[in-house]
Amino acid sequence: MDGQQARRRAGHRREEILQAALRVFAERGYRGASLAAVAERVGLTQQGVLHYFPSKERLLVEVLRLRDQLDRVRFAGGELGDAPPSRRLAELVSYNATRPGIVQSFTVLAAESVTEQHPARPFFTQRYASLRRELAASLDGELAGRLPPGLSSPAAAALLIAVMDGLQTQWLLAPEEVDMPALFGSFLALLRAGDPGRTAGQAAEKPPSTNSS
Amino acid sequence: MDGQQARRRAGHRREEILQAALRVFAERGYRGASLAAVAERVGLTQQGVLHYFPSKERLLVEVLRLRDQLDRVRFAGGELGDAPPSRRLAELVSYNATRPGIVQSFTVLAAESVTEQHPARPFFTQRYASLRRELAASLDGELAGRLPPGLSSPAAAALLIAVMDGLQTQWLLAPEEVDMPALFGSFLALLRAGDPGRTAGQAAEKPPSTNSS
DNA sequence: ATTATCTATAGATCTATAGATAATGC
DNA sequence: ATTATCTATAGATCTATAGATAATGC
Repeated sequence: MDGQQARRRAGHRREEILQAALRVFAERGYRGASLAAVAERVGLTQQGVLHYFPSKERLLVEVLRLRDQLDRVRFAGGELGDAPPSRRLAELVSYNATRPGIVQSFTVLAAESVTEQHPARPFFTQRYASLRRELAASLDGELAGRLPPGLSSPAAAALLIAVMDGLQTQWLLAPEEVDMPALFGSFLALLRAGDPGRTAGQAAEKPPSTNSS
Repeated sequence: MDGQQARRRAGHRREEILQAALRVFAERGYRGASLAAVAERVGLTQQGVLHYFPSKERLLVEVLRLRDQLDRVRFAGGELGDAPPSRRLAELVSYNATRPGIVQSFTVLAAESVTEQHPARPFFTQRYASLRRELAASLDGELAGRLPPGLSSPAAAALLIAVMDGLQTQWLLAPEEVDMPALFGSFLALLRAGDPGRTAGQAAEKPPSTNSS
């Protein structure tokens, strides 16, 4: 055994494996990924990986749990912790535009999870449900009564999440053509358009219309 | 050989296989699907399927081409052929809400296509690019100059597609909770909000401008 | 002849289990 | 003792090729 590896703490090894697995799942999807590919990234054999996680399925579930937790922490905390949710979402989208790997992992796994008997299905079902609920509640706080007429906060929440997800797919396939943060910003502007006290003249200030072919 | 099958025309057999393949890809993704599963649905062996399509990859490509063509025909023609594009899109979303299998196939395959060396990647890259282009042009015709201030037609097109895709994922995971057609309708309403009635350009307040500043 | 299918099979993988071996911690 | 890894291997698959056989169309 090589001394450098021997010195590593068990927790560190697990974390290494989780990170490698996230990358491999992002690149090939869950079903297209192999434990051997994960093992290779951390310099182990496939059986070495199974020493830390009893099955491929469990590895996936733990990867998702970890990432989701890290993302929630990031979204909730930070210097923007007290900013309005729409502001924090915009910040998150901008941040995501700098890390295509992470974005790809969620895009690929979320869509794959709708297939039959996919081990991530319960995770994503619950995740979307709670995201909608929490975001709707946040919007009630931020924009109480100032959403566009006829648009409830749960509807706005579902649309916000849909726009984020949908833009990610387009952006992953054509990053040069699709300006994800600008487009998301345009959508946020639409949500505020019904607000009487909002800054209307400002809307044309910086045309965020940065998409095209 | 069984007489019923013998009577079938070759073109019919191919079409049967394409339809079965679409369903199998929807249920398991491309990488998770097997030719044997496709074959079983049409009462052939796996090698029988390969008689009609030289490889799994080619089968996928032809499935996508067929579906896309059928959908374009449906979107362009029909009794709504001359209705404004936003109206036709709303109609398409309502129709989609009645056929989860088709929706699932595109959701799963589009997301999977962003992974490495996926055979559907060129297809989806081009498809999104031309959808954005064509939809933007349609919007120019329908809403020329009446889009919300600051929102270009290419941006509106990208957002429309994003909303459709994003809602599909949420709907597939929670069809009872997510009213896809209603939510899409709400979004269309937002796009028309900047119209004749409500002119933008009143007072100015604090610009929480999340998109650029 | 050509077309539609089948059986046989090569050659890759893949997950997971069993059990050996070396290192670490009491 | 326990932990970290490895080798060996069972048991499933999976795609694709080769070649046989029967039916169909000239």
